[in-house]
Amino acid sequence: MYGIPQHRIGKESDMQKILDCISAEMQSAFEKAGYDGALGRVTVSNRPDLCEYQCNGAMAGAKQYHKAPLMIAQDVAAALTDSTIFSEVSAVAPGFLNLKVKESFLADYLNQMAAADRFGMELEKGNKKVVIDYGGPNVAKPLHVGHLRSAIIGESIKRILRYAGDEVIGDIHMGDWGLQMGLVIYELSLRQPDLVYFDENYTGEYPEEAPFTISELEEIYPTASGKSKEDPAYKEKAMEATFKLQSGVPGYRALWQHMMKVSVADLKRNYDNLDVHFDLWRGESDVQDMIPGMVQYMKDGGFAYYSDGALVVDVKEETDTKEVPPCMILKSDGASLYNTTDLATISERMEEFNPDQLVYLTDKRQNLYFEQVFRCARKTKLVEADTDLVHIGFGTMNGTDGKPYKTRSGGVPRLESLIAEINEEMLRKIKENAASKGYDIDEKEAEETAKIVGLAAIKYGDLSNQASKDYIFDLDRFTSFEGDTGPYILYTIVRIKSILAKYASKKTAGELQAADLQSEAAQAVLSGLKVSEAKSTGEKELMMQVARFGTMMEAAYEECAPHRVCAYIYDLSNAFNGFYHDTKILTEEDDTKQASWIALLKLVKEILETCIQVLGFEAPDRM
RNA sequence: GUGUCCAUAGCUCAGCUGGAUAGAGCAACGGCCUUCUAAGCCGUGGGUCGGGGGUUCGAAUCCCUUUGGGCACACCA
Repeated sequence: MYGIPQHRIGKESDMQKILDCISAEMQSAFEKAGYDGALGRVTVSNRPDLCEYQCNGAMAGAKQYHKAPLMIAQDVAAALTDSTIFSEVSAVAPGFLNLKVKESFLADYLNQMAAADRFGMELEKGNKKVVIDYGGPNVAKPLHVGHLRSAIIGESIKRILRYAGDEVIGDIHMGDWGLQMGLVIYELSLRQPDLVYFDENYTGEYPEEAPFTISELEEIYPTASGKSKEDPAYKEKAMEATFKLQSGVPGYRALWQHMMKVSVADLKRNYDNLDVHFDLWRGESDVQDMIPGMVQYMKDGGFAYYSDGALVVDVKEETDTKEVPPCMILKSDGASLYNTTDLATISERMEEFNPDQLVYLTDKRQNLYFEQVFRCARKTKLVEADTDLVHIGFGTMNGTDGKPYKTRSGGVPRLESLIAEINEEMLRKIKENAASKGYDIDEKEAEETAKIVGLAAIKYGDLSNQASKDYIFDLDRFTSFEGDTGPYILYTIVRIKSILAKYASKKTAGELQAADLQSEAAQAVLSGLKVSEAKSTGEKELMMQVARFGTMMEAAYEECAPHRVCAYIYDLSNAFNGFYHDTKILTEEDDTKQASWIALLKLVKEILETCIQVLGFEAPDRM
């Protein structure tokens, strides 16, 4: 679904990550020389001027064998003289093993990658069932920039898990219950008291059509919220409306249904624009019926007790070095709260999906809160030990002044206006660029491209930072798209597409555009070509970056770290652009050489596209 | 007060889990477009990795300490 393949569990790939291939070779050399094979772990070189890969095991083993590290390194190097993988092995002081791989090995590896499912990424790690909870918008309130990170990061993590083979269920988990709904209903009763929903004696069918539009709804809520803060009597009334809604008064329930319908339609439109999609559109309201039973269970089980009138569960642990307040289940007025709903939701998810992992994405300020809830869920046996509970807390999105992002007038910026602003700037740049190069670009295509590039700019700008850190949202920087940006990545892909299309055109004597690359005619030309040995350092560097894909994706998966994918495609793009610059591919007269380059480019393109897919954006055909 | 996260170039950020000379981008400066898209490529300058101590053959990375900051600490979500 959503273009991300759900890979079958248990389908094994027989390919190893390149570092594992190399390490295996190194390990057997260590053993052959009489040392512990575990020392033979190989990493990518941090001194590309000296070598391509390196092994530091000789230094680590020096103490164990009471031997100078350099001597160990020399012993190991001697055992590698007839290696089929290494073209160069040198032992240098104080005990580094500097390695270069054979061009033939690299070429073989890339050809295997190209033929393998998911470029040979190992599968056995990903076979979990995961429920991921991200989004968290409130009904009747417009999305604002605060929702952006949750949506972007959550979507990407969901896609990374899926790519690795996990079965992932994404839930938007809306705030659709509680005082906010009562506020809107009460305000509406003041404005339109004659609506049938407020007639307690009404017994007929309620109208199909909602008595408000989304923009009216979005205006009503802040008004009502403002009034309730200033006027205790107003708040009292709103709480009464909330209570009536929760006790199932028909007119109120009908109004709530209207709000949901209108709001969800609008949310869906907004999230679609971000290319963010949820499998479940559930919310707090969905588990309200479960709460009484759960509360009773917690009381009966001896977990919950009353403290200052509120029902709580102690979640302190012996090993704590900090104070962990109890987890509150019911307020002293007997009402449920966020905790109650979240625990009931956990319970529901366990019953319905029995997942191996529950992942929550929220602002990191909720760290302690989730620790309490998780502990409570475990203590009360809502969740057994074989299910992981994970909270991923992300940092705040700040403005260029380092303070939480605000509009120029000081308000909370709406997501829609932010996106519109970026798209506008992109459109301007695209037209400017097309004009300067003499391209014909029609208005509609330009607008489409602007949307695609704009979204990539926003998403890459966000995801390239570590999620847990606060980050500065600098609109000027993101739209300038020079250097390490989403548009740079897209530009690289566009370049490759263009070359592939021209190559295919020449071979078929046709007129193929980048948009036609998936066509049978193009595929017939482009498929089945083999990568051959690198003839230049630039080409080899590019090939080594390609080979790194599996190692990178596995790390991104294990750490739920989209920024690793960003860092990788930036490196890969740099390597490609370097190669591109000093290799004239289309004018190359040696057909074999040219075909090999085309095969390499195709692989680079597929990997880049896979990566941006996982990040949650796509590339246009031209820009 | 307790806890927690953070501090790396003027600015924004990486740093592959302890390795060699700490890297990118922006900004500044200098080159490269009749040739596959110059949104690109190549080069120059810029650092006490907040301070101090320790562990280690080896520390931005691990431990302690100190300074400065962010955030959280039960009836909001």
